[in-house]
Amino acid sequence: MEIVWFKRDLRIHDHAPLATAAAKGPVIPLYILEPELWQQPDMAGRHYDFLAECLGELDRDLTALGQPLVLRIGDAVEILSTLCSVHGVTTIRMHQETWNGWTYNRDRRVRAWARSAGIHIVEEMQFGIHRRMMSRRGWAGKWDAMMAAPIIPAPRSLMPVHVSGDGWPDPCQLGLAGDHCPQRQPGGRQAGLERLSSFLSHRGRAYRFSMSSPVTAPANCSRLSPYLAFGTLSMREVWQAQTRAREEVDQRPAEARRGWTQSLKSFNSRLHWHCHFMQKLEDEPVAEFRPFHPAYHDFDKSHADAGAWLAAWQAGQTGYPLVDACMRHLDATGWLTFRMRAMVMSFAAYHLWLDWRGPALHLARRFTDYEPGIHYSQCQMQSGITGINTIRIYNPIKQSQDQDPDGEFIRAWVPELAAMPDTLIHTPWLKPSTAPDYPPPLVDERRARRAAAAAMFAIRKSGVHAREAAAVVEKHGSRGGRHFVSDRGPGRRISSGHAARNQLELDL
DNA sequence: AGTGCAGTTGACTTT
DNA sequence: TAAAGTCAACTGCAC
Repeated sequence: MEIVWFKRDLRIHDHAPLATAAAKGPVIPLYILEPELWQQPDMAGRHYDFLAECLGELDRDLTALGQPLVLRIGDAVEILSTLCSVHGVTTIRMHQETWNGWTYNRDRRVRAWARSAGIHIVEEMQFGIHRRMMSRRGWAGKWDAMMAAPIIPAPRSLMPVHVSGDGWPDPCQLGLAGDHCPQRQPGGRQAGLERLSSFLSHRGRAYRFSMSSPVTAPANCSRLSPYLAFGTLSMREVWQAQTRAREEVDQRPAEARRGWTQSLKSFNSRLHWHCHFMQKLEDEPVAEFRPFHPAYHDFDKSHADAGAWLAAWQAGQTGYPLVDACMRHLDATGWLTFRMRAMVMSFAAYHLWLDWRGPALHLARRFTDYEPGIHYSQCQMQSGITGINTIRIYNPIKQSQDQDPDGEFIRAWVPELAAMPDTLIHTPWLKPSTAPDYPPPLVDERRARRAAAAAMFAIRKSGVHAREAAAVVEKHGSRGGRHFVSDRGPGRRISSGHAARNQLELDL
């Protein structure tokens, strides 16, 4: 008898550990609900609720095979050692996990225990993430091969093992505060499959040019991120579905192809980047807590207003309509499109001059699709502390005019501004009497951005910065850039200048 | 028909 | 995956 430990791979399809164990004999399909994990500052009730839905469906799928999911609550080492001794298990199978610092340390404890107890642990790759990798050279090719490998079918049946499980606890027993997210995406595999299918059959056509605006993104983006984060869909099955769709699109006459070619290419590049960023955290787990670049390890941004401004930003009360609309939309839906995530993080890090960790943790708790490898790389990048990329300070007024020209998204999420005329919707402070309930801006956009830019570029000019950047690039920079497709329109393609080319190739 | 000029565009630099 | 600033070339138009 073997244990298959489900972590962030909550599916029976394309699941190598389950398939291998089932082929050998009886299996204990185990999920360990770890109370200590749920007390970490990046965890929230919406993750828990989504997880519960995923586990419910996984349990139904496993039950249909003959053996329900065994849920246990407690410390992983204690639970695994008890199960191993009571049921004579000597092999535990699982997927490799590249997640937060807490799970990283838990896995080290589990491995140490397994070594001392003579238990065999077998971990399989699932995102093309390599352990103990010394250089990125050759990474993309191996990733392609991994994604092109055949899907592993679900086992036909499982032998019943009669192992008892614990009941599903109420989130407050784990110390989780209620987290009402009324428009959260539903968890599970079925919901993910539906989105995959509708994206590749019709929603994806406009993806390339409508992914950035918060008005069009919710419908035209794939919305697969939470299903990939919890593993109810495998990256490989999404990649292969996307490849099939591209092959089919290529056969169409020009008119029926319109939009699809570029959109699917763009989507593919994002699947690639998903894993690229996860690999970064695998290579440098401390990046969750500390800037990639040493010049920022002791970067002190503290100021008298920081606490109040962080609270205002979190609450969607900054006085910048698009920023506030995004923060409130995020509270209610658990999702924001990529460009808006970048904008709200940039606004917190530059205009409000907040240390990156506070905003990063808040966003981690709000994103249903929170994936640490992507999250911390992105938060660091948008805060300008990776040392590799240029400083990118988004202008919340310009983004508002560009991405929500009619104020449609703003009016939907900031009702205080619903009656604001079009001419003032992006800059309501110019006539505050029109919206008495809406706060004045926390900072002056132009002044705050200029101060932040001056401070950031002063650090970049220092000697420490230049010396260390090369080492960060060698370890983390992506090579070739062939997978990158910009989300910007064709008329504004990135120039072929030297700096821009480096930007593509070295993007963190 | 050439000139002056305001406004635009694009490449490049700076923050 | 930013935005603003600079500068030179270009455009359309009035004279």
